[in-house]
Amino acid sequence: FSAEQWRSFDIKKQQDILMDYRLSFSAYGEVNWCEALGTVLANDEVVNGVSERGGHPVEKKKMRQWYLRITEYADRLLEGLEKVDFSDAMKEMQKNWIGKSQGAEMDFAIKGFDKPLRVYTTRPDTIFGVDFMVVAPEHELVASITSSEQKDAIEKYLSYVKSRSERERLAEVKQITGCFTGAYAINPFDGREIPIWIAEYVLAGYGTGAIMAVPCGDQRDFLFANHFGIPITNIIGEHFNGEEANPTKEAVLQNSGFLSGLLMKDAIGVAVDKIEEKGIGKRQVNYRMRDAGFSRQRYWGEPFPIIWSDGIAIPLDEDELPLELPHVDTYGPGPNGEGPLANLKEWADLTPNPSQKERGTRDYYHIEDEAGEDNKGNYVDENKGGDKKENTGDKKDLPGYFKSSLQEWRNTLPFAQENRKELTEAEAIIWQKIRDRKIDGLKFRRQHPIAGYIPDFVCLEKRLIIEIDGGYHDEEDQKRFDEARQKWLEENGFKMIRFTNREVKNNLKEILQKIANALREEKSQEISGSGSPLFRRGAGGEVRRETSTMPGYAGSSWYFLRYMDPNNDQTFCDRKASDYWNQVDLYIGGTEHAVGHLLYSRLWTKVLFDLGYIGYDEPYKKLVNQGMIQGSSRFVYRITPELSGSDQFTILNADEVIEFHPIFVSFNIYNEIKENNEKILEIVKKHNNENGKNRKFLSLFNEDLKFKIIESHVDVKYVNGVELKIDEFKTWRLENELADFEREDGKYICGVETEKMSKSKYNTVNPDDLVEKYGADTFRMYEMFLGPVEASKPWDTKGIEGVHRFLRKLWRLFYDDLKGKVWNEETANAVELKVLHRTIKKIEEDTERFSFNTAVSTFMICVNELVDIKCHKKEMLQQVLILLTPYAPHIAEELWHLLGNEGSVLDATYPVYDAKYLIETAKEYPVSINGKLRTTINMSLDTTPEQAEKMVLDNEIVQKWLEGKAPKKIIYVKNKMVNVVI
RNA sequence: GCCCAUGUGGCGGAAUUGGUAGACGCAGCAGACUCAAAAUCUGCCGUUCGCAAGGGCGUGAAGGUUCGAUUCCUUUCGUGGGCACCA
Repeated sequence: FSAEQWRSFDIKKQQDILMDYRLSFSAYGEVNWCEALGTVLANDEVVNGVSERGGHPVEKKKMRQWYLRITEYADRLLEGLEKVDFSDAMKEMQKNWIGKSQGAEMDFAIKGFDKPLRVYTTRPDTIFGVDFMVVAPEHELVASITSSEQKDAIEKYLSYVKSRSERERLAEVKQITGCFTGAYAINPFDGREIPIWIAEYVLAGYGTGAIMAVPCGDQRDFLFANHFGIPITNIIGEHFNGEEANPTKEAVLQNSGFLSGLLMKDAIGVAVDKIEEKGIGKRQVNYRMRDAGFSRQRYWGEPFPIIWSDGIAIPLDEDELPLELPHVDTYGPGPNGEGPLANLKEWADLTPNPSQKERGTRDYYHIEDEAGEDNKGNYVDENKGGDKKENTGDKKDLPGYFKSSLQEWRNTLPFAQENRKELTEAEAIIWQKIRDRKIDGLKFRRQHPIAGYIPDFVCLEKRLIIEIDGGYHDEEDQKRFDEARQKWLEENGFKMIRFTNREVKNNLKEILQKIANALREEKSQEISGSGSPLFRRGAGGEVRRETSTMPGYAGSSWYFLRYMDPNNDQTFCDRKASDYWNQVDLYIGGTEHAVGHLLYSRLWTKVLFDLGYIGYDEPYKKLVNQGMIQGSSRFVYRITPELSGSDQFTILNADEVIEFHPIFVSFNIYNEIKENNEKILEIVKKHNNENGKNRKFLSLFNEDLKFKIIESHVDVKYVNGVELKIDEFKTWRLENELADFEREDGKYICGVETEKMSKSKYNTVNPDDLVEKYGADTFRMYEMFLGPVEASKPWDTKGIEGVHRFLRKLWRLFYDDLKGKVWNEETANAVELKVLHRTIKKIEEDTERFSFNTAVSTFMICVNELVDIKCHKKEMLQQVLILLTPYAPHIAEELWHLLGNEGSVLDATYPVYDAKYLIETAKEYPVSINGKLRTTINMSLDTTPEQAEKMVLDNEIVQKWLEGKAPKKIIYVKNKMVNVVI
């Protein structure tokens, strides 16, 4: 459009256009609606058609949402991966998520139609192998191109597709379905007629929602062609075996017009050039990624600083910020899929009711005119005039039509509220059809007072009033009301449509059409002027706050910047501060954030960079993915009689319940007997003989009884390793109290399985218990000692004793249980300094490469050595303490003080590695013969190859292996090893 | 199906650049101390043949490169994770 046209658009239109370009924008979109959670979920929060949290069903629903236009950054997000230090897996996930593909869009003429069919393909080189077209069932052309013969079939298929929920589509085994439309596309290069089909395997949301199918090159197309008996054109000769498609790009094209004889991968460019030359298509890049949903219908989140005025989103002025999250009494969802904030009517609904204009300053009609109390049209105070209901008697059925004023509007409210309690049949019918924004997303209100007038239904946005003629007003009044009302409505730009009760009941469809038409005719009121949105808010129509809140990543995407300048009240972070601190050097986080948080914060950073607020466009320099700690579940195996109904009880009569006391069998016994009812019975009888608890029960059923063994989770806190702590276990649940246990070697052994840590699996570990028992330092170090940070592994506490022993051993270097203080002020000798500097070196290296498990082991070796050489020197020990501080801060700090140091160990100078303490003059060289280690020889480090050779050959063991022969070759690698080749 | 990891003792794991496989810890075994227990300490601890000395085998499997391979290459199997009617 031209500038002139732009100026002629009303504000609504201008704003709607701008919305298509905004980085954060609002649009109606199909969102993942989860009824159970009462909220919308982002794509990455939906897993296999159910909500990631809770696993509730999710359905597609059209709702107004806010989005971040992340697709606009797709390429830069992809390129940015080159310059960050992320794991390959992480990069791969982000690449997949962005899903960039290069291809071409091209138009196929449809026989007998003007409009072409536009397809997207990554393989334009296969254009001569196109045997059919497939369009998505939702494609806009489907209705128009379907031939009359195929109409029924297509309609049938469409209703089938519609009936299939997202969940079914995903859960069901892939099956080939589709339907021929009866229409044909024309291949622009050879004029072949190509049948056009619809099938659910083509998605409306990707590419153009239509594909050209090449069965010899695409397996899905191949299966489809086979299933429906569509003849297959072979354009790759022997590369296609007729059994399955071959997606190669290396074949030489045949049967392919001007492309024949070309290698497929070369033909791609040639084909696109030709397509562009013919003006029927162009190169096109597609992305799988969609824009990121940015609004949540939840409470906890930043509220949007947005006010909707007559359908236009207006941001709050800066001086109206921050908009703080208001207090709510309930966190339950609001009406119509809105969030909890929508329940706060006062907060959310800013519509001046009636607006200034609607309130007016003049009288329109005054019901009290008759009484002559005030015929000048001035304000009549209800209270002064006495109770209206009493004064006007029969007129109390005619609420409304007071003189306009805010005060009187308020007086009208109770009547409106009263009116809302009852619905006539006709009103009910209409209401069901227009409520909940069912028409064009527009909100209707019922019995909503405007000025002093209460219409049956009103759409404030479109200023449309619907009246259902109840005919209960007396005629004289009715006429006057109508006149006054009409006048008022005209002045205020309202339009009214009326229907009779009978019309509503008999011609509902027609009426709804009329309402829809009326809504569409009505232009939104132009909002005049600029200035504060608070001012503009009064301009008319519905004015509401946005009641959605922002998702977690609104904060998580950039909080690290705030950390750099947390007290700044002018901006989120001064540019000087962010320049100084620069990117996050190291981010330790899980892979579960790969396509969520980590992508969003990269986007956010790029936006801030583009706006010039920060000087870098990637937030994290290096990313380390810590592994997931899994839970180690324990199982017990309970023998239970197989009874109909209850497992544990059998009711004899109303008074007597005979209980079967459970018998638990140990893991290995369970494995032996689980399928063998006789053996189970043996165990049951054995326990019956021992304690007689089940005697009564057994006597009832004799030998016929069938048993089963139920495997169930047992809370890991009742288990020591794999051994059940029977006494404690008995206290867990009531029915366990009298249980018996079939043990092996006197112990009850539990089954073990590794699975996700979860309360329901009773395999969670509360770190508090371990911290209580061993201390935070032990816990911390044990976590590090478990293995590489990046590895996922089951949580198992069985090794924690070792770390605990290490810390106690460390303590004893300083204080002996019996002798008390043992550390001294002596000067360290060379041997001790060697131990220290070897440790400094190793700890530095290990910490640098995040190898915390080996660092812990280095500390253990160091302490073991210090114990061996009985070193208790403060000079040595405090250096070790400083090294240890990041690993075991509490004990380090405490010992640091006990050594008499002032201040915190955190402020101590970090030890500097000095290589001179580690200089060796000789080495015990490993000597291998033909690559196999046979012996070692101690040689000086400055030994020359010639000297080394001689020493090796003189060696007794080497001579034994040589058996008098001369070696073929001797390899001497200085400071490493010697290899003798025979 | 594609992509990325990964595979080493009874267990968690180590071996950083192709150079003594199994560091360190857990568990286990034997012993010391002790009335006893706890705590602590010492020794053993991949597998196999052997009284021993010493040897064979051994890093999922099969090949290859190399004086030498857990490490590099090829093929293959298993496990874990990610992606997917994406044209």
